[in-house]
Amino acid sequence: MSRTSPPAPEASAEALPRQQRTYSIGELAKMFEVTPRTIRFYEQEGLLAPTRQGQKRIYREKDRVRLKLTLRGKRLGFSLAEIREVVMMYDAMPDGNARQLRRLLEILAEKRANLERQLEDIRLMRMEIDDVDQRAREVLRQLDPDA
Amino acid sequence: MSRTSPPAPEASAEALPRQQRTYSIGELAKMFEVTPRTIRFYEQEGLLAPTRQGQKRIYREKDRVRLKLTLRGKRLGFSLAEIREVVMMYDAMPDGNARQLRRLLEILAEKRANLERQLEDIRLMRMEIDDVDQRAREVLRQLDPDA
DNA sequence: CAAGCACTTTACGTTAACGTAAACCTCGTC
DNA sequence: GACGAGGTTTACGTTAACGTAAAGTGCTTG
Repeated sequence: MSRTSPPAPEASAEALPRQQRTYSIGELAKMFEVTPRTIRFYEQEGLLAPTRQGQKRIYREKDRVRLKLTLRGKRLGFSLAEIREVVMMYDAMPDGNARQLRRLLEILAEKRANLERQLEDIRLMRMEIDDVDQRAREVLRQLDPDA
Repeated sequence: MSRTSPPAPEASAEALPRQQRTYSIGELAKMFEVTPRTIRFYEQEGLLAPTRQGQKRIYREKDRVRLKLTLRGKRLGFSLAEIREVVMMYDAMPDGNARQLRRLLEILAEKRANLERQLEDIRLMRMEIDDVDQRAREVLRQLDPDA
């Protein structure tokens, strides 16, 4: 268990370059405020592919990023299937044939269009919320002028 | 069935002030590209409350707007329960007591915060999509320089 | 070595948001 | 008066995305 020069901060602790760091399922779960079950489920759905150390799952930086992207997608209302579609094609990119790549570009365009519509939806919903907010405050002022 | 002066464009057709227009469930369904079942379901969940003409549901402008807001909420990933929460309080506003109104303001603040996070999510996801898009195009150029 | 974590697999349960099917009205029209 | 187009209720089915429970593995710690 001896290397050569540096104090050898082997596996457990502090300031690893983050590219070599690994995570347990529990760590990731806390980190993103989800349950281990959720993470295993995402693996089962083909969104994550951690390696194993014996029986235990070992997550690398890549897996962490994937999980982050997945959860972000979820917050935006995408289904796991949609998310997988992009993520898998992304991985298949380097050796992807032209058809696959064009298909990927199509999907990306779709997603982008989707996002644009969501932006518009958010804009409108914001206005309505502001409106309701205004009215509510006014009614409150009437009821309770000293506040 | 006779009135007095104007040609009496009674119920069916063209240029009603839109405030008096009514819609059948089928009309609304096509208008928003959902099924009647969905609309009935939303009613059952307390999001719509059309009047009846005999047995048939009659939707007014107000109902149309509600449906629109509901679907917009859905596109943004809100649950029907969340949507109902806001919509119902909005309706209860005029005669709402102060507690209700403050509660409404709280909920609105939550929703707004939610929207802000979504905006950030969209921003990030856009960047990633753009990135993937770039890479895909590059790989394509390598493969197929004459396109 | 027992006890306690953190992890594993397997499997059945649950909730939201509709889909789908059956069986029944009620018009205008051929 | 049969019929087709729309509407209705009732009820069971389906899918996604996990939750929950049971039973086992492996380490390290008093």
